[in-house]
Amino acid sequence: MFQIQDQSLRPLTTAHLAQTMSLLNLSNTELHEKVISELAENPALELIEERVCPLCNRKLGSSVVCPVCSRKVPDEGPIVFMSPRDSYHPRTGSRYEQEDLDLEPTAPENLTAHVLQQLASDLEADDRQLAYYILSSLDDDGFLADPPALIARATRKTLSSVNEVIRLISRVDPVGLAASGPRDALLIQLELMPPCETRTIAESIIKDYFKELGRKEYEKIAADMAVGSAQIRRVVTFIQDNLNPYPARAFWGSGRHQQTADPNVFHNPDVVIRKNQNDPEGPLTVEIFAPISGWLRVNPLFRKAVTSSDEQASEAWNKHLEKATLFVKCIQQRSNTMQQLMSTLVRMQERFILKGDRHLIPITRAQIADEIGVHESTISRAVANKSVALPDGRMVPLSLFFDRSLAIRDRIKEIVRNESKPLTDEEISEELHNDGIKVARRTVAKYRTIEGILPARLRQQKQDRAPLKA
DNA sequence: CTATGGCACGGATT
DNA sequence: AATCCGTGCCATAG
Repeated sequence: MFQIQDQSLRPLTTAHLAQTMSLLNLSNTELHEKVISELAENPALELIEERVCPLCNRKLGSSVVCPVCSRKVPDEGPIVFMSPRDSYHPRTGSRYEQEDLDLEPTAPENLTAHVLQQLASDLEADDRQLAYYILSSLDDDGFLADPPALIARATRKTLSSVNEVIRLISRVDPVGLAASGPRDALLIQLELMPPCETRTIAESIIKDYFKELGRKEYEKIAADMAVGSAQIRRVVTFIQDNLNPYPARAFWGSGRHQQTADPNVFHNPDVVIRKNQNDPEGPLTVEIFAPISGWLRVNPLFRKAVTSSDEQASEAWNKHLEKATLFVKCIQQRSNTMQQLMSTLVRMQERFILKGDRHLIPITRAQIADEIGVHESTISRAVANKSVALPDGRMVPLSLFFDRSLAIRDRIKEIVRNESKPLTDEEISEELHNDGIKVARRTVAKYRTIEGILPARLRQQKQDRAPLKA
């Protein structure tokens, strides 16, 4: 099984340190570009799909001893394995076996692979093919380009089995994929949520007032549905924050923390955390995405050429060689740090990941740094600009794991949700004190605004029970 | 007069 | 050193 050679990891030079730092800061999307450009301009760098035994030419995998001819493979220098799906067990750190799916890491293919992987256990072999056909026929937004009947004819399957597969696809990770349009996608996403008042209202709005929703005609919706306009606004905010009309463009959008980022830009996650497919109660699977798949290493031929050529010519080449070596080491270091970081983080915040915002334990980057024995700025950089897809489908910034107030804000949301009459900030503060959470009134106000909850006076009475719909 | 939001300060975090 | 966060004080809206 592949492992990183620890001795090569410690930063040896200031250059190494500096580059490691700058690489850590990058999200995998950014790193992808970096790697590509580095490969382009440095002839000493090489990306290969498979390592091959130099003696018997058989595939080596990650082993250092050839499984066929049992010869020890000569030391290749720094080499790092990069896979778009680099999953490992957060407790032991040991890696899960990679499935032999072998799909290119380009965006649409990745999505297909991602979905197929989740469906693997639910599908028969030929349904699997059908799923593949459907997935590849989707348009750019991930919606069905052709009506199911057409697909059924093209694949010579029954209409009902086509519909069934579509249903399955739309309910796994990017929820709402393969829907017939944005509206359908939203409805499917809602369907997977626990039933509650908000959900019911949201459903009515999307079903019957989709046009008005797009035009932001909230007053009209409120009047038509005979629901308070404040409530409508709240539900609309909820929809915007938690649902994604274009699931293929990302996993779920999380509007809440996007005030700083451009809300129209969804990026791919750097890390995906999901429950174990076969055993939902089992350990979480953590996948740290690497930008490219394959083995990144210093080209051995190039190395040989440099040492055997004359001094004059090799001067420039040596430089390339050094840079390449450095680069590979830095990438190694980066992935090692990320792995350690996620491992500790997932272990500490397991309850948060599984049970929701309220169980987030406030931790600081410094604590983590201490735990895994690196400088705190390293953690800062590793956390910055990264996003994580959670098992419940939300996509959140990695920094959320260090949010000190998330759990409290979640409590406030619940208190407000369950209040029988609008509570003032003061009262909410007292309520929280009963639970042993001590926060000043002023702070409650701040959290309230962050969560988009209106002040007590503008909050109208909860009219529980069905939000009628004729 | 009460509930809130703005401003600013100090301590913690990065 | 720069930034973020919780809080207190004060002005203001209702």
